[in-house]
Amino acid sequence: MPRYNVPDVVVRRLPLYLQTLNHIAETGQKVVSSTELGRWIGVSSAQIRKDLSYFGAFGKQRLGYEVDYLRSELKRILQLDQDWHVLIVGAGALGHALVNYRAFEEQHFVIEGVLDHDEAKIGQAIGTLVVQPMSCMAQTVKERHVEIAILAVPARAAQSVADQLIAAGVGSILCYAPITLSVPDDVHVAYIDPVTTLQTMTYYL
Amino acid sequence: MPRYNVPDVVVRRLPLYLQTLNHIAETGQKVVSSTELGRWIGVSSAQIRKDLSYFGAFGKQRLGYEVDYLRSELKRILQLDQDWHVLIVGAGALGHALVNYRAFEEQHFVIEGVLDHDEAKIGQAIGTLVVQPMSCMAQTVKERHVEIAILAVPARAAQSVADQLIAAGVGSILCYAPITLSVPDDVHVAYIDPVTTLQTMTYYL
DNA sequence: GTGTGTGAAACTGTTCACAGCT
DNA sequence: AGCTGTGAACAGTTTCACACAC
Repeated sequence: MPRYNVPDVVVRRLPLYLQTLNHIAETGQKVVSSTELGRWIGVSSAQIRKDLSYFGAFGKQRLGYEVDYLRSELKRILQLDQDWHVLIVGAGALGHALVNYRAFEEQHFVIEGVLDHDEAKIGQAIGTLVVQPMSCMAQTVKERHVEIAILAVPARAAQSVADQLIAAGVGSILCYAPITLSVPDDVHVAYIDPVTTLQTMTYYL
Repeated sequence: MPRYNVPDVVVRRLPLYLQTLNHIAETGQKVVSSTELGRWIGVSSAQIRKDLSYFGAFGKQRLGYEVDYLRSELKRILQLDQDWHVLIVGAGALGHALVNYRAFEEQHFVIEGVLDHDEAKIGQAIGTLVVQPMSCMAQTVKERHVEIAILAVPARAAQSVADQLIAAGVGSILCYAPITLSVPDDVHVAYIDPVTTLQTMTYYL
């Protein structure tokens, strides 16, 4: 299991492979070739074989890949064979949508709390959770072993909230605000913003 | 203006440059160097200069870039100097959050309608819009000149809705469902899914 | 025969380093 | 003197093509 030199692009493709394998498994198909898997996702068969080879040899010569086996190996590689504890900051429309998004729990991302700064939102129920004040951040992160935070606050608040999260010990941040956060090297940040994405799509139109 | 051979990664960075320039403009700063801009975003100065050079020469030797001028050039390159007409499909929690997200209109993405398949949601008001049935799709796309659709429906419905959107003439789709859509070559698809993103982050934890 | 795993080749993207301009 | 714009060098990523296993 040579894990040292894996390009980031490769890691970003693994969840796609996993998703597609899950989909294929639902149809009852037991074995899949790199060519077939690639057709689903729109990548070449060589790419899939090369990507997987960074982590080991999971296929069977002349057959292809056993769907269930490759699924479990991908889950292991991505550390998805365990629960992860997530804190959502921001209880606006987006925060609501995130808390209600069933796919998190299904994929072992357990939402441990929702925080907001706004007095009017604190105490409000969202699903089985209750919106808590920002002052609960450090305690929740520690007690619930939160590794990942989802930042669903306005852009002007994002950097300050990120700083607090990092101080509280959060190692990964998924940021919905359209700004680039400044964080220490050991903190991982990913960005999701529909406007930014649309702004690249218009180039091609 | 040599527009032919621009790598996709470059186009994806341009909105980041624009965002950061907007931010810098708010502080009143008139001129910025590639080094300073790069520090904000976390890319090298050479990268910024090289990226911009695909589209022309926008800087002033010994000075740097005029913030307002580079902003307007980036907007022109990305075709953001005009309104775009967007249709949202899916009026669940996510659809609501999207319709209420002010940044779309601010950045000239005008939401022309929200559709849903669910009888219970049709007729419901979201902001200034009213949820319409799926049967309105083709008409809305044509009459409101919709170029871009945002797909905020469950994964199992996404492919079928995408097919309908493409048949109606939509050229770009922003898909929130965690599946890879199968579309003709001339249709552009981008994906946003928090679970997929989290699944790559856990690798590094 | 058929599909994996993998070095080597081809291609793409990034960084370097410096000429040129102001 | 200082910062852009850019060819050339370098690094990273993808594709090719084939040995190998069944």
